[in-house]
Amino acid sequence: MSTMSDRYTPAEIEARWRQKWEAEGIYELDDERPGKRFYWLTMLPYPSGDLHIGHWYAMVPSDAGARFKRMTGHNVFFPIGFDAFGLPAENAAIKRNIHPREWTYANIERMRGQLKSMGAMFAWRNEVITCEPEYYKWNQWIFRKLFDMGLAYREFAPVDFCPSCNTTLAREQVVGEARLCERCDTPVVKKELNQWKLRITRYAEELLDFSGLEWPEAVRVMQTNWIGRSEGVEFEMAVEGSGQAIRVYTTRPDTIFGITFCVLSPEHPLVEELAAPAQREAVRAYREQARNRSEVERMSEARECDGVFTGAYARHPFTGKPVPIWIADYVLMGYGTGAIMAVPAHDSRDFTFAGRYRLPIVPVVRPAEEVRPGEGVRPADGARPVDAARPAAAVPGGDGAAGGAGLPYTEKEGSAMFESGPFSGLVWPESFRAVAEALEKKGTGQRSVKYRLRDWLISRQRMWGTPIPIVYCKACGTVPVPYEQLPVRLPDDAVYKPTGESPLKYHEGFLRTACPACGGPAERETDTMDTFVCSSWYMYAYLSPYWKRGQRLAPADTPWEPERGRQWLPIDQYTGGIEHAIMHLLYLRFFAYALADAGALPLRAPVRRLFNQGIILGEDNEKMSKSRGNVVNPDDIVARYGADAVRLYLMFIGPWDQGGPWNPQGIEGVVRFLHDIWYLIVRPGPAAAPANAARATELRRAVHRTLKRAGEDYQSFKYNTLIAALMVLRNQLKTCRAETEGSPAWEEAIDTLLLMMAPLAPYATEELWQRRHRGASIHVQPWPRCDPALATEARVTVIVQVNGKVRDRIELPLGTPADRMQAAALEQPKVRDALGKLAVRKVIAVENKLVNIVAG
RNA sequence: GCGAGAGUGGCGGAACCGGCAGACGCGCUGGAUUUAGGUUCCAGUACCCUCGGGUGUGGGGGUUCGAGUCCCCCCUCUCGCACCA
Repeated sequence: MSTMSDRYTPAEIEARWRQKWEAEGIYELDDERPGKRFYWLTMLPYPSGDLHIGHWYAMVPSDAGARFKRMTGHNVFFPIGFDAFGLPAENAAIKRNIHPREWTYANIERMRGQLKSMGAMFAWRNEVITCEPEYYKWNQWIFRKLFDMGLAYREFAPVDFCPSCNTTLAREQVVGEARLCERCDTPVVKKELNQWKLRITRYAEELLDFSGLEWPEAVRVMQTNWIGRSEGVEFEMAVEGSGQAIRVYTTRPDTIFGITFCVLSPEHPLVEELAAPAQREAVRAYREQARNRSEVERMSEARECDGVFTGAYARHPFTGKPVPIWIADYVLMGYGTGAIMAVPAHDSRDFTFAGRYRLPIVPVVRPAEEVRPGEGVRPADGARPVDAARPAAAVPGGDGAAGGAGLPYTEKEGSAMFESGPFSGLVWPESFRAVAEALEKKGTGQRSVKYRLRDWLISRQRMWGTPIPIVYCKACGTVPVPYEQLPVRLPDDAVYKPTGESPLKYHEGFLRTACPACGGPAERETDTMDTFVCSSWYMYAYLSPYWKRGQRLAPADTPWEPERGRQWLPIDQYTGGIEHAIMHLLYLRFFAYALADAGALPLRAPVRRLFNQGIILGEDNEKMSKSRGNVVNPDDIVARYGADAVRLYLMFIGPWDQGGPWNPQGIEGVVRFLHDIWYLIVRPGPAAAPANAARATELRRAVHRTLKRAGEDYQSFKYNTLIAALMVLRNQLKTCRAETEGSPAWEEAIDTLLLMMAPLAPYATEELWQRRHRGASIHVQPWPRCDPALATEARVTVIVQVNGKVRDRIELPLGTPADRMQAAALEQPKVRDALGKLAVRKVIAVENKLVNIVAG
C-alpha cells in the first residue's frame, strides 16, 4: 500500500479487485445472507466466441441494477451461464473437422474471461452450460413429462424448412412477409414431414393473461397479437345433392346474408368429393398448382387471389338459397375450419376475389345511422345461384354491380344489419349475438374461439442439440425412453460431413438400440430439440445446477432442488433484448404453465418484472455488422479506458430501453468524470481557503438531493440521468473544494458519491473506498440514508411572467403562500416596467413555481 | 393495411402533475499552459437581432393565464404482424 500510485490505472486496479472478489465469493448465491431474496436475471448468452458490445449493453446496466438492489438490503442472486447448443458449433465442426463440443467449450472459456472483465456480480458457482449431459438430461425429462401429459406429439404436416440451416423451424422462427429463417435470413420452403411438436396452443387462453406481471406494453401487445385470439361462429352449410356439409368459421355472423359464395382451402379434405364432374379436372389442376407453389411465388406482390369453382353449391343456412363453392389458396387449411363463407361486401379479401371472378357483391351491414327503421325486412336476395363457369355478365343478377362505392365496408363497431330478414336493424354487437344464437338454435352452429398461435415445432435435423428421447420399434411403434434411462447421450465420435444431414442418422451406435418396451431391435429418433427448449427453463436450473448429477431420474423428480425453487422463485427482475419478445418469452411462459401442471414448478408466472434494453448501434447509426465494418470491440476499449469507463459510457448514452449509436468520442466525457473523482480523492487539493459553513451546507444539500435522485433513477433504470446528476455533483465538488475540503460535509459527500457510483463503476469505487476506509468491500455496504429535509431546497426561485413572458425571478422561502408570492412579484421593478400602463386583469400564482400576471 | 413507439441545438440526450426549453456529456470556437501535438484549466456555444428584444421542440389547427407536454388533422422514421375469415 505504501507504494500505491496516485495515478488512475484501471488495468491494474480491475484485475486486482476481480481476483479478490472472486476469492472471497462475495457475489455467490448464499441462502443465509440476510435480506429479502431477490432473483435478478439477465438473459444467458450464446457462446459465439467473442463478447460483443451488445452483450455489455445487455448485462452491465442489468448488473448495476442488481448491485443497487443488493445495497438496498436484498439478498440478490444474479447468475450467468451459456446457451451452448446450436448450429454455429456444428458449422465450425464441419469446417475444422472437430467435435462441436470442442469449439463450444473453447468459446465458453474465452467468453468467461471476457464476461469477468465486465466486473458484474455474477454468481459463477451456479453457472449452467446447456450442452452438458447433466443439463440436457432434464430437457429430455421435461420432454418425457410433456409426452406423458399429451403435450408432446408427432405429426405429419407441412412445415417450414430452412434450406441453408438444413432443418425445420418453428413458426416463430420464420420472420416477416418474405418468410426468412430467423437465424440466417434464407427464405424458408414448405416440406411435409413427421415432426415433434409441443402443444403450446393448449395454454393459448392463459398466455393472454398478463395480470400481475410487470412486463413492457410492447411485449404484451406482441404476444397477444401472436396468439391472435378471435371470437366467431362455426356453422354447417349443407352441400346440395350430397349428404355432406361443409363447416365454415366466421367472426362476422352479422354479415351472413351477404354470402355470395364459399371458399374451401385447396387442401380441404372434402374438395375431391364435392367437385362436380365438369369441374373435376380444373380443381385437380388447381390443387396441384397450389401444392407446388413456392413460397416466393405465393408471396410475390403481383400475385392476386386466385381460385377455381368446384361446381358444387352449398345451401345458405337462413335463406336456403344455393351458394357456389370455390377453392382458393387464400383460405388456409391450418386456421379455423379451412373453409369460409365469403361476404365480398364486408371482407377485403373476398372483395378482391369477387372482383376477379365477377361474383356478386351484396352489402348487408352499414353504419347504423344510415339504416332506416324497417328497411329490408324481407329476406335478402343475396345468395343467387351463379354459374361461375361462365362470365359473370352472363349470370342472372350476377354482375357484381350491387357493390358500389364504399365497399368493402368492414367496420363492425356501430354497424347495423339490413336486408337480413328478421335480423335487419340489429346493431353490433347485438347483431353478432342474434345470428350466433339463431345458428345455435338450429343445431348447426356454435360459437367458437380460434387462435393464430400454432403448436411449437421442436424437431431439428441437427446433431448439436438435445436428442429427442424417443425410440421407434417395429413391434411397439413410438416408444418414449423411460425416465431412468435418461439421458440419451450425444455420441462423442460422430463424423461431420458437409452433406447438410445430421451425423446422428449415420451413427450406428446411436441409431441402433433396444426397444424399451419389448427389448427388440429399434431405432432412435435422430432429430434433436430446438435450443429454445434449453432456454425455456434455465432460470430454474441456475438454482441448483445439474441437479441429481449422475443419478437415475424418476417421473416424480423436479429438475431443480425443490426447496431452492420455493425460496427463490419467481424471477423478480428479468432483463434482455426485445428480440425475444415472442419466441423465448412465450416459450418460457408456456413451460411454466406446463411444468406447474406437471407438479414440478410451484408457480405459473415465472417472471414478475421484465425490462427490455434497446440495441446499441454502430457509429454510423446502423446495426453493427462485420459487413458494414462498424463493429465495436469491447476488449479494445476496455484495454484503453478500463471496464468502468465502458460501463459508465454505455449507461450514459441514453435511456437503456432505447439503445443508440456508439460514439467513440463520447466516452471521453465519462473518462474525465472518473478521473475527476479519482483526483478529488487521491490528490491533495489546492491551498485551502478559510472553511465556509454556508458552502458546506450547500454541499450537503446537493449530496442529499443527488442521493434522492439516484435512488429513484436506479429503480427505473434511468442510468443516463443518474450519471448526469452525479456529474453535476462532481462539478460542485470541484467548485467548492477549496472552501470545504476536510470538513465533515466534504467527507460525507465523497463517501456518498462513491456509494452512489459503486453499482456503475464497481472497480474504481472499490479501490477508492478501500483507500479511504480499508475493510469490507464497498459492494457489501448499505445504500446511504437520504435526509429528506436536506434533499429539498429551503428557498426556491420563482419566475415572474407578464402575459406569459418571463420578466423576473425572485427568491422566496419554500412554501410561500400564493398571496405573498403575488405581492412580492408585483413589487419587482422589472415587473413594474413591463406592466407600464397596463391594467392588471388577473394574477395566477403557483406555489414554489411562478407568478403570471395577465394584463392588458 | 393493422398494431406499438418515436420526431427537441452540429451530435447523444434532459425537462415530475401543463409552469425558466436545451440539464449532463460529446463536438466546436476563443483564451491560458506547452517547442509542438495531446492532456489539463478558463470562457463561450439553439436561431435571429438595430443589443431593446424577437423567434424556436416535424407541419397545421385547438384548449389554456401559460403547451415539448393535453385534444384534433397531417407528414416522417423505427419496430412488430400481415391472406388468420
